Amino acid sequence: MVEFHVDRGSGLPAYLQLGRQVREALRLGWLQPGDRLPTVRDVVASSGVNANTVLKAYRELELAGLVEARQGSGTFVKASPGSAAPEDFDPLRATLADWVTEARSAGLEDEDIYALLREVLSGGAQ
Amino acid sequence: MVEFHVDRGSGLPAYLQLGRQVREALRLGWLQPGDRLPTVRDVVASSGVNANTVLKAYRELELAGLVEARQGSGTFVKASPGSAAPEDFDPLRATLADWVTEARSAGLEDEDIYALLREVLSGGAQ
DNA sequence: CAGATTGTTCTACTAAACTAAGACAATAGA
DNA sequence: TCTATTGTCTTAGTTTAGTAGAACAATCTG
Repeated sequence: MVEFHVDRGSGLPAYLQLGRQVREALRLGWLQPGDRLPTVRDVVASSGVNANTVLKAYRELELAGLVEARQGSGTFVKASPGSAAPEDFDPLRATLADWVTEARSAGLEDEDIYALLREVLSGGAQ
Repeated sequence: MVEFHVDRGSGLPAYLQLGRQVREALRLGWLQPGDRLPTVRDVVASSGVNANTVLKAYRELELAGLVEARQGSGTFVKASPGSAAPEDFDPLRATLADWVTEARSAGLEDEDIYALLREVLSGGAQ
């Protein structure tokens, strides 16, 4: 079961935060085809956002072909973005964890780490 | 000189995108204390956003103590967030670049990589 | 079938983000 | 001093995000 966490005041619209969390859970294999997402009312109760906001997030995921809403029964995972299998992540995750440890002991904060990754992914200094 | 790039339709408010880009440039050492940010009118011309939006971004940076606005002269970097020196990044950047190469050859997309990093930074599976 | 659960729709409203265009004020440089 | 540049403010408007509460429709369960 996925637990949503909406950070009001982060500036990012709530429906985008929800969508991103689902996509991320899909990529990491926490959610797999066939799994059921929390009901709209569950999310409302646990995160405090409005039902229409949750619905908007789910509708965008459905439009992207990632989930399927079945009235009366729930919203279910239909497919997963990304082609890599989550099992392939394990060795990479271990290496990355080591690197993070090293970076942190060098004094880097999380924001530094994100900035560095974004720099590397976008192809170095630009 | 920093070049701003505002992505309309990403959902993230323009003023937040601008602020994030400045903060990131500061962390990576692309901007250092004393440097001048692009003028409000420059940003308006290059990014297409409204002057008030740019002003809002700059004002938040000033409120955070990162920059200083001097009327008639420009907006200047005052301090840098983060404690690590940008030179300390170099060896870490190299290691990270290697890891990214490996991850990509394993079939991971950029979104997979971001998700994996966020997972590791937040302390493993949650 | 009956009742609960689920997604869905509707209307009305508030607040925030953003645009538009103009004017003002302090500074730097010729 | 004069002029261009720069940050700043004002007013007015549009669009989007989000809230609120109620109702409807399909599905599952007993």
